[in-house]
Amino acid sequence: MIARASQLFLPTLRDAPADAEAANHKLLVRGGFIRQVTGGVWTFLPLGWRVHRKVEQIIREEMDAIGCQEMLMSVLTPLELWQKTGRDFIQEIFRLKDRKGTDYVLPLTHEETVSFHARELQSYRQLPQMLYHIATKHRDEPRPRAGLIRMREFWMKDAYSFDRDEEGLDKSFELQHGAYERIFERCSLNVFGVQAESGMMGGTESIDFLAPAGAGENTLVTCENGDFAADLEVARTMPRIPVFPETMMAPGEVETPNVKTCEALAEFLAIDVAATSKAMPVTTDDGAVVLALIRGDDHVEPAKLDAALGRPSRPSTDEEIRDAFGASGGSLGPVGFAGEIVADDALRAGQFVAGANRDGWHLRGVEAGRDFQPRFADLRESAPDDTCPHCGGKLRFETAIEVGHIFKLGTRYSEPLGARFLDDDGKEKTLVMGSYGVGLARTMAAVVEQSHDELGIVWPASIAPYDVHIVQLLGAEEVAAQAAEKLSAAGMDVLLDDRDLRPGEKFADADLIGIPIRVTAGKKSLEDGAVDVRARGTGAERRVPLADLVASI
RNA sequence: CGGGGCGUGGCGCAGCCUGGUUAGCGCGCUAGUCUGGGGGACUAGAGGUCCCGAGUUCGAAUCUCGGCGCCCCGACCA
Repeated sequence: MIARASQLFLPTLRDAPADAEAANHKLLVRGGFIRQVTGGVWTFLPLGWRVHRKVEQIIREEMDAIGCQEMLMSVLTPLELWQKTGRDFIQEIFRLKDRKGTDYVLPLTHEETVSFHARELQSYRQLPQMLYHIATKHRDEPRPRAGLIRMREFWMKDAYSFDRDEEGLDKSFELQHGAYERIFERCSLNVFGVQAESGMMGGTESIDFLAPAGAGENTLVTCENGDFAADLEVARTMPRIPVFPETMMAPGEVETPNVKTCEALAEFLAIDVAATSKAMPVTTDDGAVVLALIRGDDHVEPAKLDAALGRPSRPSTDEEIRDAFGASGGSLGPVGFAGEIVADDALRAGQFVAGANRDGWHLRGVEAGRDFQPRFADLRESAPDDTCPHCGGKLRFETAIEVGHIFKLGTRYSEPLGARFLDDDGKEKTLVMGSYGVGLARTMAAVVEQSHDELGIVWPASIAPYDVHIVQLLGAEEVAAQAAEKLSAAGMDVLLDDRDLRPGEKFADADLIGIPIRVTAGKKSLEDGAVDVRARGTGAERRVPLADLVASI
């Protein structure tokens, strides 16, 4: 088909809106792909919607290819369904009432609804099943941000698998995993599938698909040798080995006046900061004060700490610390502390300087197992000078966009919603579920983040709004029309810029919009009965006779 | 929710501190002339609840109070 730019609703802008920071935000707005309606809520203009639909179609094809069946579930959902799974208290849910006062939610995902339907699966003979839909989701985000990266209304593909048992779930999960890799590959998006926290979804295992980008909310940690990738929140990397002072037979007190930080402590005692330990008292939701202990040069990763504790926690107040330790922050330590102690794995071996639980004093030569009895866990935040746990290689930290997330849910939803089936042993069992999500707009935004230059977007051919962009210059209207016809007849979608604008403006718009191939028809090429074909990505241009145009592309 | 910034034609901004003609500039838009392979030139135009409300004042874009919205950092987070 041929779209004439003179008739398109394609409002390109010379300047980006002042409030745009992220590349995807600036370029998609400038290029006339999207417009913001209100915070975190966007309209996809014709060009943007074409890209969105191409992403959608790729996802659809890959889902269909693994036997996942498309359907469409409602947006408006009775709150009652969410009360059954206990997710009705989630802050991010949009709620509303109808005229009779009945409560509804606009779902964040569709586990509840799909499980409601899965109650019609009654026999193991009907399993496994995989269902998906591509629809709008809503989240009352506390802070939408960065263009299409965190929206309050967005399209998601969410798929759900139903199996007899864990083994079946593993297979479904692997099928989806493979499909996800093909989806992002086809979108020319560089992604890393990494182990992740399951967050509010519950369940046992999950894989996050992180696309490195200039803007994003996750931090991706990768090894220079390509054998390690993880989300910072769960990354286990190798800390450097400390320089320990002389080993001591028993802890020895040392007066440390006005020393409040590990850095100051190390300097005062003239030792390696990594040979000190840092006490972080936290109070859990049941009111207990727990001592989290990490190395002096480390930071606590809150997600890891909560996972290790098995319950949420917050930093203890000064009063709680006084009561539990008899000392104040800066002199706290594990020796003599009566409560639960969780120590980072980095403290398993070696002797560290720790707070003495006496203001202004520390203990040298404190050894886990001998001087206090901790439970060990991975608590530390991975640091830039850590090394790869597999090969010792250097690590790279970069911001990334979470474009997809797949979960092994187990019976988290099927149980409360009563989605059961009769197995071949005649026993009634609960369906074992998985759920698999991709954000379409996020994928689009991530592609822009990864593929642009100072002039604009560089779309991969698979999701470009059009296949070819013809720039028609004065005096070459006829050739441009012929070129458009030929390309269209060959099955390509053509954007024909027939607007009465200066050449410079048309070229600038073409660069901004980022269609992979640009064909220029103007007086220069006219003399040769030819057009100029240019690749947006490389800038390489060559003159091609009209007759050879289709073949050359 | 905490911290910071901003709100003036479609976009980018000035004016506000120190209240006072028709609220200005660049880009864009309309008409015309020239021009025509990287955002050209000239001429003439159109387009504004100065975020909203209340107050102070003879007089408010400007000062005061209250509210709303947007952006960034953090908290939060399929």
